[in-house]
Amino acid sequence: MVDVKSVANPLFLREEELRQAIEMLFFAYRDFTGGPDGMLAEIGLGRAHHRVIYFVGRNPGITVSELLKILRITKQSLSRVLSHLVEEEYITQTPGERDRRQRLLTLTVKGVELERRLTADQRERIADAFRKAGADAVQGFKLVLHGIIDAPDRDQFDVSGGPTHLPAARSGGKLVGSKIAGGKR
Amino acid sequence: MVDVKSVANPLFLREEELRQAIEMLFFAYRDFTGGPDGMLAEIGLGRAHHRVIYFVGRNPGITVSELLKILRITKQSLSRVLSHLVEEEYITQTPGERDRRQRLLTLTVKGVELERRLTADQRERIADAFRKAGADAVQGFKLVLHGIIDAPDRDQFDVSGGPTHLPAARSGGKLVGSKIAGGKR
DNA sequence: TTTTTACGTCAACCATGTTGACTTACTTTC
DNA sequence: GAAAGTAAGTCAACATGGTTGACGTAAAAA
Repeated sequence: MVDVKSVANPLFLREEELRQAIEMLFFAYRDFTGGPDGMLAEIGLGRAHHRVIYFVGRNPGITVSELLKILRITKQSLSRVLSHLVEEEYITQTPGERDRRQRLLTLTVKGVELERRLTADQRERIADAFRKAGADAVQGFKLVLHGIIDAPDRDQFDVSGGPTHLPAARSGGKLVGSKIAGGKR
Repeated sequence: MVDVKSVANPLFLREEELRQAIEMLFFAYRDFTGGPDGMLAEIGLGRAHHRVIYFVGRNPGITVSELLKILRITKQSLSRVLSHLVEEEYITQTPGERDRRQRLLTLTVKGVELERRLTADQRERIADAFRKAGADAVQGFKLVLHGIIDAPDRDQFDVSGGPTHLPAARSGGKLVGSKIAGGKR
């Protein structure tokens, strides 16, 4: 009974380690979304609104169908949330120039303000965790998360290890936060 | 326009890096839950059932109130899901021995079977990511996730870096996957 | 004996996801 | 120029899983 640790079956170790990861992911995500959820509730919005505001803020001028692909929900589902955000003037819709069927989505000043407040909470949490864990750990964190994400979407993330580089991701006014731009799905 | 990278404002770099982390967490969680969701749908269960089955499997004999604290939902919410799982014989309830008001929850054989199938999918995804990323990255991943989790819950996770040790976490038949055992909340 | 605790239940409501059918406007293709 | 395809929206019905509030029962603790 004493030597369990040293004699332990490596398969069991692995199982234990994987379960630990599963649980950490669960708790981390729960706490990660907890902050914004509170703020949103105060102004009568929900997590779904947050997601829309986030990705529109990240990709100004994004089309509805691009947004749908990122969120992986139906247009009817998005519609409820989006039209509310438009009514409340967090988001504006402008017809596409090249294709006038499109409604390009952009945050209003009010929308940017809210986005900033919501994301600040999450950024702070992540920044604290990064600071405590150190640069190497951050790199490992990204590498593992990268591997967890399904192939089509993970490619958008630079995980090469060097300092994060910038406008590459934004070049040509194309999408960030989604690999839709130029890629078939 | 050329030197943007090297002259870049470190605050902007930081912002970019943090947003990347936010998005990776979003996508990783989405894909991480996608597999089980599919299986569950086939047998008329949802993600909420999965969470209950997972934590009961992880903590055989857990009480209802302990489970509530892990899940952070109301008892009415849990009730719907839990009573369904009891009816369908995934979970059994037995009165506590020391305190007969308690209903101790345990997976049935059928429940264990389902839990195994659901978790296998997630374990595989994580294991693949771990394998691709390497041991150091795994350690960094855990360290950062640890920092993201709120103080009360994060303590249950051993993130010290050595090989995962085992029955410490299970000693005395107390809780795993929650720090409730013996701690005031 | 009284109070507190663990658990359960009924009822109403809300947020957010789904499917399916249909419309409108615009672009693309033959 | 007509036909087909695409972007977006709409209406309706439904499912899941969260919430609050009120109330009940049995057992433990004070």
